[in-house]
Amino acid sequence: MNQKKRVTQQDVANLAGVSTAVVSYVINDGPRPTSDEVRKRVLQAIEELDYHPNVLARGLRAGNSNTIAFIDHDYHAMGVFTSAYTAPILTGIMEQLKAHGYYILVYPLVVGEAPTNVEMLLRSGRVDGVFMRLVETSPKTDPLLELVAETGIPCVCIEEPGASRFGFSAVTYDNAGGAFDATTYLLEQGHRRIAHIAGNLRFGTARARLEGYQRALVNFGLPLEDTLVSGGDWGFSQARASVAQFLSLTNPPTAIFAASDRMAAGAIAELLGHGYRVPQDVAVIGFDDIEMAGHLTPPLTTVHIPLIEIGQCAADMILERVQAGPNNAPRTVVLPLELTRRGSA
Amino acid sequence: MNQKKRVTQQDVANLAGVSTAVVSYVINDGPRPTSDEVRKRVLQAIEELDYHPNVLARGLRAGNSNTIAFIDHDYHAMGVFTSAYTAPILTGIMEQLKAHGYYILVYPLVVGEAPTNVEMLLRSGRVDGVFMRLVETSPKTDPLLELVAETGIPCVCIEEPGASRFGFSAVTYDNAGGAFDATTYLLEQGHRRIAHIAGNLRFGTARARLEGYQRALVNFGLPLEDTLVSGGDWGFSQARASVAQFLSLTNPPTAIFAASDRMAAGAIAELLGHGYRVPQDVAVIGFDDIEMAGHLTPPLTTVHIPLIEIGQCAADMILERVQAGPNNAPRTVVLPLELTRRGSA
DNA sequence: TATATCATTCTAATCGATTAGAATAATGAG
DNA sequence: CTCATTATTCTAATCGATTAGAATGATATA
Repeated sequence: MNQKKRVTQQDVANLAGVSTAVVSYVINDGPRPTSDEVRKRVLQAIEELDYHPNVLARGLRAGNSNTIAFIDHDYHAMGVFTSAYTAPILTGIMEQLKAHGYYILVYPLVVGEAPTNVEMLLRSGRVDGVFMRLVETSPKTDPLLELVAETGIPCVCIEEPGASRFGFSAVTYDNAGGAFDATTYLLEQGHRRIAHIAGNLRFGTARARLEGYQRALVNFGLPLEDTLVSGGDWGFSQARASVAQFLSLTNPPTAIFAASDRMAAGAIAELLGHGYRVPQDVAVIGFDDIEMAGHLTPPLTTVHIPLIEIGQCAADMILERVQAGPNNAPRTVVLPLELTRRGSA
Repeated sequence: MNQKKRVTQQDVANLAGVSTAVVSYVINDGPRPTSDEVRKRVLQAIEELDYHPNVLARGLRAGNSNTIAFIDHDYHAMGVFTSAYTAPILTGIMEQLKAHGYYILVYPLVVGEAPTNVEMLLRSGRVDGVFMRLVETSPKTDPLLELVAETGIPCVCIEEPGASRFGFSAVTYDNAGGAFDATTYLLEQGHRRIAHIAGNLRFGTARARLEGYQRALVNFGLPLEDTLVSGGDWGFSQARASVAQFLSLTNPPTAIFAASDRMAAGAIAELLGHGYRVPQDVAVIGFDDIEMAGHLTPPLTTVHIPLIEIGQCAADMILERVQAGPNNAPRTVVLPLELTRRGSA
């Protein structure tokens, strides 16, 4: 009822006294020229009627939709907390895409999502490209990537460098390097017994952070001790348990590097609970630089992840792929990470 | 190159030896019947060719897109932290919409976003409906809502009950009630001097929480004291400053109700810094129940906001509107809030 | 058996924009 | 002033699916 009838190109053409072809030429500034006088009439008619082209019709003809899908890993499976990372990434993506007239369709996967759902999305002509943010390495992710490869839709993987084996572009960040720097920072501060609370090792990020930690120790000529590595879960409670375990050692660590801020917060809570002071008795470094990091007591020293930049970078790369000439090969970008120094180490 | 040619309905029709009309009838199970024998042939051809209908063509013809826009307030203007609320809401929305074959297009507003951008989105035929999550009450939001009303596109406002004056449906939650309950809980525990750290009063949520706090005091026969209300910003630091101010009073409060968990965290940090114990010396209650709330020291007692349910509810309501018969009037749902009791009060 | 009735299927218009090819107007050359 | 050339504009096909209306085949009725 409130629905005013759609204004079509034909309406504009009628009002301006020209054919729809000319209206199209004016709107798209080509592919044929138009006389100044006619262009003015057309623009005026567009203004007057408040005409906006129908993107379905345009897309049907052109074979594109100016829409990119953002397929995101299952929130429920890993706890909604991971979704906090999604928003800044999306913000970064949109900042870039808006300027190019592209929109973004979010598609969060759910537990046991049928691949045919994703296939329908990809083959329906609804999207021109896709961001894949799978994060977790599991038997379930490969079929999805394979599916994307089969459809031939341009794809940029976010936070998953391994996907480059499907010929996709990828943007990720240097987890191992960040962990190396954090651990090295502790070493430089004089710490020699440094523990690590690892994330869930099914995640590439968790494995890389563990590896960076180990590399830093080896690089410094220190031995790796199994008893100083715990975790295996991203959980706050798990982190507390790990710390309790560390403290029960005959020779407990003087510093702890946690694979996430959440676990670092758990570590601090546990340390304080046992009467230890942070950083005087035990130093703590986290990973992620979440909103809350600067507000913990003490403020958390942590490895900052530039989520917005990741989004911007991914957006640039999908545009490359979507508008790709054959000269435009897929590429992988690994963003460097920097340690944010606060009070906990 | 990898781009296999699109399979069209015509291809299916050819392989099955029927016209495209029949293929359509089979796919949509109507509006005309088909013989079992033909249906089987068609389904087989679809399977064999891995055919998926082009939604642009379908949508052009049908005048719809099966896509809903999610227009979200400016993350930058209020700090990315608010975006953490967006993800659970989206999750809830998608849970409901997926089953109905709808997709969601996210459109985060940016500072100074031109309304014409939004108009283009709404009038381009790209979306059948829209969720508006503006949150902040400002002179900038009204033109947006007016625009939506003009286009006649079905709209559901999230967290903004005032929008019902445009004839939109809305889903929100009982901020005042939650604040009332939280404050009353403190009163029942014997507290008589209860301070409030308010949020930014440009936000309806902040105003409602302040009001609920006041109503609880009045309801209990206590006077309202200006010196016991501070804040005016959602910030962590601001909260610390407010607490410092409270503590300098000749008769400081024994309990603090903060309008957000973030501010509650700030309050606790400041209290601990001054040597007060929580909750023994001063009790603290927050609002939101963010991920970190249960992990603070002490775990935060706070008013839980059911974000996923909000999303689900909003999705149900947009479907009502989009598929609305005239019998289907817009409505407003106000979800009740419950206090989550942990250790801080 | 001839005809009315119902079930299926086919033909072709339609949604709204883009764009080759044809047609026309405007300009320049001789 | 006529013809070639260029600049504009118009006509109509096209993208792929949906769906009324026409056509066909099957079944029932008299």
